[in-house]
This record gives sequence, C-alpha cells and structure tokens, in this order.
Amino acid sequence: MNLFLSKFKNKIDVKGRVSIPVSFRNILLKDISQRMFCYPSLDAQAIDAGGQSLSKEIYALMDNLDPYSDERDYLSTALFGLSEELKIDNDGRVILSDALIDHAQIKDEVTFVGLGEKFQIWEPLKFESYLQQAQKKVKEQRLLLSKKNRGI
Amino acid sequence: MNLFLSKFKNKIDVKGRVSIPVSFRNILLKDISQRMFCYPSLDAQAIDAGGQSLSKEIYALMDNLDPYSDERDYLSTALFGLSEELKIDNDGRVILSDALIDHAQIKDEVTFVGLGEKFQIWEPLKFESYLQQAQKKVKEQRLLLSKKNRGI
DNA sequence: TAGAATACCATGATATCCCATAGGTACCCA
DNA sequence: TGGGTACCTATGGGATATCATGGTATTCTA
Repeated sequence: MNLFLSKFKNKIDVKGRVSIPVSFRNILLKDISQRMFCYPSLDAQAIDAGGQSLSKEIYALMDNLDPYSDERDYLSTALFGLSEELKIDNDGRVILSDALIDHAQIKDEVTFVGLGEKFQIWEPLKFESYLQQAQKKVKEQRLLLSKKNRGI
Repeated sequence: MNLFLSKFKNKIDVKGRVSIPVSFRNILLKDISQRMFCYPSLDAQAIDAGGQSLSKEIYALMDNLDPYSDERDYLSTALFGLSEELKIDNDGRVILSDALIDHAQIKDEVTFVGLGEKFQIWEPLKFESYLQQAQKKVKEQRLLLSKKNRGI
C-alpha cells in the first residue's frame, strides 16, 4: 500500500503552477488518470487531495444515500460541486483553481502534508500554527491518559 | 468513471447561447447524441441536466411505478413533460428554453454545478446561497459521516 | 420575405506543451 | 575518502493549443 507521508513546501509560479512532490506524484500517477482529485477541506483552511481512490470513496459515500433525499442533494452539492480533478502536466505540476486558493488563503507558496491515504495543501504559515495547536492537544491528551493509567 | 465535478460560471449571450464547460461537454459528447438532456429541478430553483444516462435513469425510475397511479402521472408530467433535449452546437453551446430560464430565474449568467452523475444549472447568486445552506447541513452531519467514513 | 435558428469564423485570455537550468543527491572510481 | 559525474527535482520561460465568447453569414421556416 502506498501512503502519502511527510511534508513539503513548494512555490507557486507566476502562471499559478505548483510542483507536486515526487513521492506524492508517483502515487497519483499510478492511477493513470493523470489527475489530482481535490476539494476544500470541510473543517480546515486547507485543500484535501488524493488520487482516484479518494474520489471513489466519496462516490461510494454518496451511493449509500437515498437518491431523492435532501440529504443527498446537499452532500453532492457540497462535495461534487466543490471538488475538482486537476490535470497533472508533464512536469508533475498542477494549477489550483481560484476557489481552492481562496478557501485555503494561499499566496505564492504551499505546504503539502501527507495524511496516509490522502494529503492536504496548506498555506505554510497556517499549517505551522495548526501543527502547533495539534501538538499541544496531543500532549494534553497524553497527560490525561497517563493520569488515567495511574488510576487517578 | 466520468463524473460531473466542480462548478463554472458562464455567460449567456444576446442570442441566448451558453457554453457548456468543457469537462461537462466531453462527458455529454461521449453519448454521441450531441444533446444535453434537462428538466426543471423538482425541488430547487435550478435546471437538472445530464447525458443519455440521466434520461435512461429517469425512464427506469418511471418504469418502477404503477402504470395507472397518480404518482406516475404526476412524475411523468413533472419530468418528461417538462424535460428537453437541447442540441449542442459546434462550439459546445446550448440555448436554454424560456421555460427553463423561467423556472431557474436565470438572467445573463449561469453557474454549472457538477453533482456526480448529473449536473445543475443555477442563477449564480441563488446557487451561492443554496451552497451555503448545503455546507451548513453537511457540517452538521459531518460527525456522523466521519465515524463511518474515515474523515471525509 | 422577415425573423429566427443554425453554421461558420474571429479573438483574447488562459491552459498546456516543450525545453532549459540550477541546485541538490546519489553514485562511482581512483 | 574525496572529488567528479550523471541524474533527478523544482522551477522558469517561450511557443502552441484550447476555451469562452462575440460576431457574421447562411439556412430554415412561417
């Protein structure tokens, strides 16, 4: 199984192109689709991205819902309507849409962050502060856990 | 699997022509029919549209209903009675009928929204407000979903 | 024959392709 | 071990193709 791991910071050039880190790119290109599936993250100021497996997952999620329910309409609008399949060019770059850039508040640099079966694209500073917060929470939880384990 | 994804805002010219976004157009043209099947959306102020697969789907839906039921009469009127097959011209444009334009309250611009196996055509501002509503609902249900689906 | 529908052509903006290069890394061999 | 070389990746830029859109010409039809 191929996982998206580690993080990389890349530039966006004047034409709006960003190189996808090789390790990520190689996983994406196994799909043969030459596409990067992505959508604005539901709860973070970031872009969620992945290969066909990710889009299939979302498609499967939709399939479970009643075809003529409001629930399905809302979900398909929010997911399909906002997601995109960006073409990966011969040099392994993509052009992020204005909508995605806007959502993630990206300027001229992005951080790619591996999350296992998918990855995220962040504005570098925003990611750093998010990371710090996350680490803080983890420590708090550990403390909590260790107290429990000691029977307090 | 070819899905209608993302959203696009296009203009309607003085002759009433609108360009179908390429990615959508390419899916439609695979049907060879050179037509876009569409009808006023049942519950939204929008136009539902797609290729032959969509019209077949609706046909199948109708087939499942009791031939002499009110339900069938109602649905066949609402869907087939009001549905149209618009011709796609050589430049990839269609002309929306007055009835469709009226239903969706469209003026001189429309937003195409991909919904997976079909797409919708909206008056841009109306879509934005619907989208906000959809996102709100999806977030409310997010917890429920993420438990089942690894955090999409 | 007038008006509408359709086919055909033109253009600016943008995406895509193709090639070039700098900086880094791995590899090789003395 | 050290230095050189070949390769790879991220990045830049010019040339070309594509797309949305506007306009003109031609056909259809009422």
